[in-house]
Amino acid sequence: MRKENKLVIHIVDDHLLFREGFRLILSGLPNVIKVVDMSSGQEFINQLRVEVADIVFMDINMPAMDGIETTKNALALEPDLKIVGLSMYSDPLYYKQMIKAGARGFLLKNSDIGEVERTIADVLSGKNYIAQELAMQLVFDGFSSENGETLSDREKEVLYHICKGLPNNQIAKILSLSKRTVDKHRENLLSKTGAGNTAQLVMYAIKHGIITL
Amino acid sequence: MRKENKLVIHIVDDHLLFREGFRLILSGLPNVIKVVDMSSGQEFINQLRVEVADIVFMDINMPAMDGIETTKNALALEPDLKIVGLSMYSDPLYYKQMIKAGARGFLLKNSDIGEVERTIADVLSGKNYIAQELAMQLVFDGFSSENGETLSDREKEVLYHICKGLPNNQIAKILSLSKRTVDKHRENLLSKTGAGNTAQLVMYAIKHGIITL
DNA sequence: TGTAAAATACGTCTATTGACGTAAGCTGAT
DNA sequence: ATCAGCTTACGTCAATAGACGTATTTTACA
Repeated sequence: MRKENKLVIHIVDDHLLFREGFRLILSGLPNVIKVVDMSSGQEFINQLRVEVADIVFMDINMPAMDGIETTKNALALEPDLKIVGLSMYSDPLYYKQMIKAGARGFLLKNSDIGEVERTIADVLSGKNYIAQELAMQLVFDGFSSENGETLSDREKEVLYHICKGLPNNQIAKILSLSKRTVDKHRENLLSKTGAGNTAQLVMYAIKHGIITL
Repeated sequence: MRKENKLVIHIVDDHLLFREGFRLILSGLPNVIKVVDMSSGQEFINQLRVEVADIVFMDINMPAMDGIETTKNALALEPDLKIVGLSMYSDPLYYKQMIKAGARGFLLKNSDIGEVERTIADVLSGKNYIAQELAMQLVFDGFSSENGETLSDREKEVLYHICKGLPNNQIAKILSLSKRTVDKHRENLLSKTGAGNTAQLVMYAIKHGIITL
């Protein structure tokens, strides 16, 4: 691990105002001796030949090469590079793709400085970090189940057992029903959820929090 | 919302040493005027008739009525009760069930005091909170895919399409394979993953991060 | 109390899945 | 160079799922 009093940080973001402001903030942190900001993924990739930062903050929404692509390309060159994604929005799709690409952390642009410091500390010590707000959202969402409300209790019960992998006749035994009744419930589940088969039904159940992983 | 300088906290845990120690810690926090500790879910449910706490810390592993059951029962009586789950272990099954039961937060027993304070503040102000360690684990796991490594690239590809809900013949077309080959891949997937059918296969894929919700 | 929705149950037919087995061509490692 | 594992492919058969129906009983609500 690098010496903590000589941190070099790179920022990759196409928004001038944010980039410059963030650079000033980071420069003010203890242990940080150098902050370089770049405006595109390509510029960052080129910079890798010159200098490898201890930690990189990368915007996810950028023209040409976005943060996800840039992260993949950068990690292909420097596998141990510690990249933290940045985004204005808390859409799960964003950070999930970023994490899949290999980012060690993810922050929202409205995070406070304390969280930035925490991220730096965690990521440098090998841990992963995502914004508190995002983490909470991820855990507590999915249990709201907006569309899931249209399913009756019995249907949810049947769906639960389907997800467990039980065939209809087994489900029928457990619920003390006719196998044909379970068939019908399953049929109704498919049409209500818009699923075409068991696989899509399971996906639906997970997305809507009807079952717990 | 209650006045913050008069917090009443309840602890429900069957482990005497933890319960007493935690009570002392909580008693030392500013704004806390009363901490009551109970050793069983039933005792807590009875206590509800006498006094409703501002926040309740409840162990999830207890004999007779466990934390999940107790939470459900308590919330049936007092829907606005703010319950925070506690566990020794970070198994996702634990806290997910607890959250599903209606808990507003979840902490590990090795959390530090700062995190406890933060939990109290967040939960009292209507937000949810789960232990940092758990939240990070939840987000970054699934992408590590320990067991998922045993699947070949081709198998993962087939599994991906299965999860999308495509039947084997469609998958065959997409991958330019014989339908019978896809059949075999599917068969091998079932035996490798230990799944008994499509539903369990989809569950496996999600758990191991082979597909992204 | 009347009506709508949900839960129950049965019939029939086809498509798909799942459980056996076999085997050839290819790749990577020892 | 041999061997293990992956990928490809085919055959057969039973079980399950899925798409059409219809219809009675119960429950929830207005």
